Amino acid sequence: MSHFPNHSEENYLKVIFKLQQKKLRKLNNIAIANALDLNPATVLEMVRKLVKKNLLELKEDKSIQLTEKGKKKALLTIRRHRLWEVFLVNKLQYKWNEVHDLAEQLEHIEAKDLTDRLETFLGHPVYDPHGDPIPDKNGKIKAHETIALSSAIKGKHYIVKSFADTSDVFLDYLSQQEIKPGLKIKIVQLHEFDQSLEILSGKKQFQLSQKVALNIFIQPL
Amino acid sequence: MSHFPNHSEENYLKVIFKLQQKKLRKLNNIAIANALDLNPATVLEMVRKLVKKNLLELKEDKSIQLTEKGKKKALLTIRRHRLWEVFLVNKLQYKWNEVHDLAEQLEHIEAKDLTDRLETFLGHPVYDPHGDPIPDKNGKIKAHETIALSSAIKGKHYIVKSFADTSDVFLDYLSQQEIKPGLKIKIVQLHEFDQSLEILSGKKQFQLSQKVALNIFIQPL
DNA sequence: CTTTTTTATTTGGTATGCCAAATATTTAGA
DNA sequence: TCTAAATATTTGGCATACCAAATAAAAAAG
Ligand SMILES: [Mn+2]
Ligand SMILES: [Mn+2]
Ligand SMILES: [Mn+2]
Ligand SMILES: [Mn+2]
Repeated sequence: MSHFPNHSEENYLKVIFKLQQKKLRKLNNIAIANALDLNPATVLEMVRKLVKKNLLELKEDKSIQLTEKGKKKALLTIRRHRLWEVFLVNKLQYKWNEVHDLAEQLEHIEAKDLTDRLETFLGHPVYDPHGDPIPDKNGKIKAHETIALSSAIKGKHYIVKSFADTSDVFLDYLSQQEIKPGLKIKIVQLHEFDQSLEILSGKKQFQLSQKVALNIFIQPL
Repeated sequence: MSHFPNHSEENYLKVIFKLQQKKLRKLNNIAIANALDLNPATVLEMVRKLVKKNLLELKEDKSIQLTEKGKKKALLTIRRHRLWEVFLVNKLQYKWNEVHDLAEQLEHIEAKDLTDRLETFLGHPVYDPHGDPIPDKNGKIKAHETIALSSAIKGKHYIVKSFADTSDVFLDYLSQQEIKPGLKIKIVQLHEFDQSLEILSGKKQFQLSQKVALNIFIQPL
């Protein structure tokens, strides 16, 4: 008997929540399999199990959806993940681009009260170190009014809020470029040819590819 | 592929370490099976695997022993367990008798640096909330010079240091009686008939059975 | 030393979560 | 509409970590 039924299940729910957010027309097994790096046959089995547990449902067009119960569970896992990330950065002095994998482990630890105590200890943070909002204890999350940097307007000023891609490679890249939540930027130039942008932050000017710009969320200043 | 090879293995090593400490003549499968609440056949399989991994060895008389490598691994797991317990009590305000099960989960989380950062954050604690010494980052543990309360002498003063039994039932009992590490006591009376003791702490006097006294470690004051 | 009891070991099974390959089935392109 | 490509499903397997029951071996008791 594997001791951790939570673990796998919670990872599926979380990834399905994140894929749903992206409003793909139809969420299928293959998308989930890619996101979790699993075989579609494996995903099919688990989806069936989660449907039986009333955490997922299949719509008329056979796309996969979270039920209310499933959505709540996903959000509570995301809550744990983000609170642990705050802990790791604010208390243990990890860098914001180092904490994701560790939080992937910590998020599955279950104990009465743990998450709420952690939240209190951390001083009820609203955002995690990557700029993402932390769901409250009921699983309510603040919708976050940001736009992609790729749709920014030349000459305007913005503040970096968060990021679409949470992979190590991307976060390491951002860290190298010293791009992080809270950074104030000005759009200097838009290059139509490759959709790259030139950006000014303080005295430092740099160029970002379209691919990068699509994964950075900003707000007008 | 189960994601957590650590988990089970570390639990075996830890329990074997603790059983070894008790210097039973010969550590066998059944003792381990009882301690972990598993079937002896299961234990046998795992012991073989751990022998193959050079974490355990079988002595001439077939008793089970940790190798140096296994002992170190056990001690590092105990280190993580006890540091997390300190965190839960000192930072998250759990009571000292509530944290063991949670620490059982947290102790298996592996990440470069996590334990040492946690230790630094907690201010390099030497004892956990139950009075047990915390091994250092090399797995060195301070031998802790205590005696069992059951061998205390009438009229003398002692300080409660730690406990042999770490079960919830026992810790809950201690908590109800307000017995915890650091408590100063005087032995008022020893009852020869049932080996129970009468004890004075401040103005409060109470009686403890032999079974309880065997599980409380003290030092002379 | 023989019998009984305890301990160790073997054997055949279970559940979870995973995979690859074969075979539907669906969807979309021509 | 027909067909090719994409997707879903089935099937048979694997690894880990468990168990129960049968048998073998060792230890203790008499
Ligand atoms: Mn993260
Ligand atoms: Mn994050
Ligand atoms: Mn403990
Ligand atoms: Mn402890």
